[in-house]
Amino acid sequence: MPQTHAGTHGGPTVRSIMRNELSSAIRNALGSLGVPTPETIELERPARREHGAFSTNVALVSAKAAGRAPRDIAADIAAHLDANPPPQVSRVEVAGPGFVNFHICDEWLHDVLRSVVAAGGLWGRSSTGAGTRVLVEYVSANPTGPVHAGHARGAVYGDSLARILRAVGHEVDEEFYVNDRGVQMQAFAASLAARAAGEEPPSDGYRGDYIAEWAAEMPSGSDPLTWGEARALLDQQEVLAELGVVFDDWFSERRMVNSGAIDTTLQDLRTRGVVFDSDGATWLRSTDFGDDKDRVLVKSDGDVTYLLPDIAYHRDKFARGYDLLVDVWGADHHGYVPRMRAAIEALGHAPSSLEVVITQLVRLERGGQEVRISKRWGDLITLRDLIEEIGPDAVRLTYLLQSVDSPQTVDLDVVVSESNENPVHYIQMANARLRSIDRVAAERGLERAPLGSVDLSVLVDQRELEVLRTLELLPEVVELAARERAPHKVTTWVRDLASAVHGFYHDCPVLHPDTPEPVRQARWWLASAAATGLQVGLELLGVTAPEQM
RNA sequence: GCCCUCGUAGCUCAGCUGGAUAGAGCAGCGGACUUCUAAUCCGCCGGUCGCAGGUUCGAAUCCUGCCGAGGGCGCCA
Repeated sequence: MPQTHAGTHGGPTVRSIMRNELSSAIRNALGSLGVPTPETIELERPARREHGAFSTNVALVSAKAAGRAPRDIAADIAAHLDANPPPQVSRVEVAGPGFVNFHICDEWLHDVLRSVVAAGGLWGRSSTGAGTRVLVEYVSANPTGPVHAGHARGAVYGDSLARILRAVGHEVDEEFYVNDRGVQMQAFAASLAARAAGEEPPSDGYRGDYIAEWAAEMPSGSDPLTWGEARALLDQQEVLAELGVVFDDWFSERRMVNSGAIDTTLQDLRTRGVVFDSDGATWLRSTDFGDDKDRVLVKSDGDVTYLLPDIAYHRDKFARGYDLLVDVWGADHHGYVPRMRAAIEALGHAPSSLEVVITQLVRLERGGQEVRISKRWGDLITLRDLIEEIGPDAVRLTYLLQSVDSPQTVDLDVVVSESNENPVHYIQMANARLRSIDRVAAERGLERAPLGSVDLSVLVDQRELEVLRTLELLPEVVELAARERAPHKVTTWVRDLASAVHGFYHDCPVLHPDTPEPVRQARWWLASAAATGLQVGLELLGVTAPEQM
C-alpha cells in the first residue's frame, strides 16, 4: 500500500512532499550540469493537464547567467532527470520556450484520496498562521436600525475570512464595534419618541418604517435611547445569527469612552509628540505618517471628533494583544483609511499591523431592474428581507462568489431560480448526490470494505482522477485565500469540485449492478472523499451542505 | 482637481507571487437517461483582456499616461 503522507492537520501534503523531491532532483541536475542554480526552484502547476503535474522554469531563469539557450539547458536537465528519475515521475519533457514538465503516475492521486479520508474535516487546514493573533472587525453598523442589505457583503465576507484565517492556524476573534454614542443616537431616540407620540420624526431623524414599528412596541415610560439601542442590537444580533455570523464581542464605544480611554489615548499621543493645538482645537499630526492633511481630534467647542474614539478603540485592540487588525469597511469609508493607518503608526505600531479591506458596493436587481437600498427612507431592504427572500445559504454564497474588490451585481430573481444560474443549488446538489449513494447502499444492505483493504488502482477514469486532482488543491487554495484575504477563491474551488463531482456521478456509477465490486468499493471511497471536500469548503464559506434536496 | 476600486466572450464573473493555445456559468445551437437525484452531463458557437506606451526571454497580470464606471476627499458620523 502506498504510504499516506499527509492530510492530518498541519502535516505536509502529498504535493509538498513531491515538490521537495523534485526540487532537490532539479538542484542535483543543475549542479552536475554546471548551470548556476537560482535562489528558489519554482515548481508551478501548469495550466494545462497535458503539460504534466509540475513544471519548472529554471532553464528560462538561468539561461542568461549560464550564457546558453533556455531550451538547451532544459533538454540537459530533462536528460539528466530521465537517467535519475525522482520517485513517481513517469515522464520528463521539454516544452514551449524552455519549460521542463514532469508527468506523475496517477497513483499519487490515490494517495490524495487516502489523505483526504484520513484528515476528514481537517482536510485543507494548516498551521502556517500559528502564533499570530488576528482581530477581524466587521459590519459595525450603527445601533439605530436593522442591518440592511448593504451590510450583508461585509458580514458574509468578514465571517468567512475569519473561518479561513482559523483554518491556516491563526488565532482569530471577530468583533462588532457598536457606535452607541454620538449625534446619530440622539436622532434615533428622538425619531422613536416622535413616532411613539404619533408625530413625524425630526428633519434630521430616521424615517424608515421600522421606526414606527419599534415605537409601537416600546413600553410607555421607557427611555427611547436605552430601549431603542437594545432593540436595534437585538435585531442585529438575531438576523446576523440567522446568517451564521456570530461575533466574539460587540464592543461598545460608550463603555470604552466611559472608562476614560479617550483621555488615556490623547495622553499617549501627546507623550509621543504627535499632537498639536491650533485654532482652539487639538490636532493629530497625521501628515507625518502619510496622510494628506492633519486631523482634528478635539474640536474647538470641546467635543471629540469621530476619529479620536476610533483611535482609542484601535489602541484598545492592540492592548488586548492582537498582532494583526483586519477592519472590513464599506467603499464609502475608504477615504478614512490613510488617517486611521497614520494614527496606528502615531501610536507606535507598524502600519502593516492594520489592514483595511474595502468592500465595493453591491447593486441589487430584480429581473434586471435595480432595487434601491437607501438608509433613512422607507424603501430600505433589510438583511432580514434578503434572507427571507433567498435563504441564508444563497445570501452567503452569492456574496462570496466574487472578489470584494469588484462592484457586484446581484439579480435576486436569478438567485432564487431553480436553474443552472443558481450556483447554490449546483453545489448543494453535488453533495446531495454523493450522500444519496450512502443512503441507497444502506437500503440495499451493501457492505463497505475498510479503505485499507481497497485497491484504489482501479480508479483510472478521467472523471475519477479529476475529482482527486481538485481535492488535492484545497490546502493551497485555503492558504492563498487566507494570505490574500480572498474567501471567493474558496468559492471558486468549491464550484470546481462540484463540477468534477457531477461529472463523476454522471459517468461512474457506484451502485449499479454492472459495476464490478472492486471498482464499486474504490468509487464509494472516492465519493466519501469528495463529500468531505465539499463539506470542508462549504464550512469555510458558512454555507450548509444538506444531505438531501 | 486629488485619492481608492474596477474595466476580460452578448450577460455575470474566474484568472495564484509575470509563463505555454486567456477559462467557467448563463444566453444561443446540437446531443446524452433500462443506471446511485437529467435541478445533471457532453459538444459547438463566442474574446483587438478599455486604449497607448514601457519593463521582460515572456504581460490580462508589473510601471506610466489617457478614456470610461463606481466610491471618497468636513472642527459630520
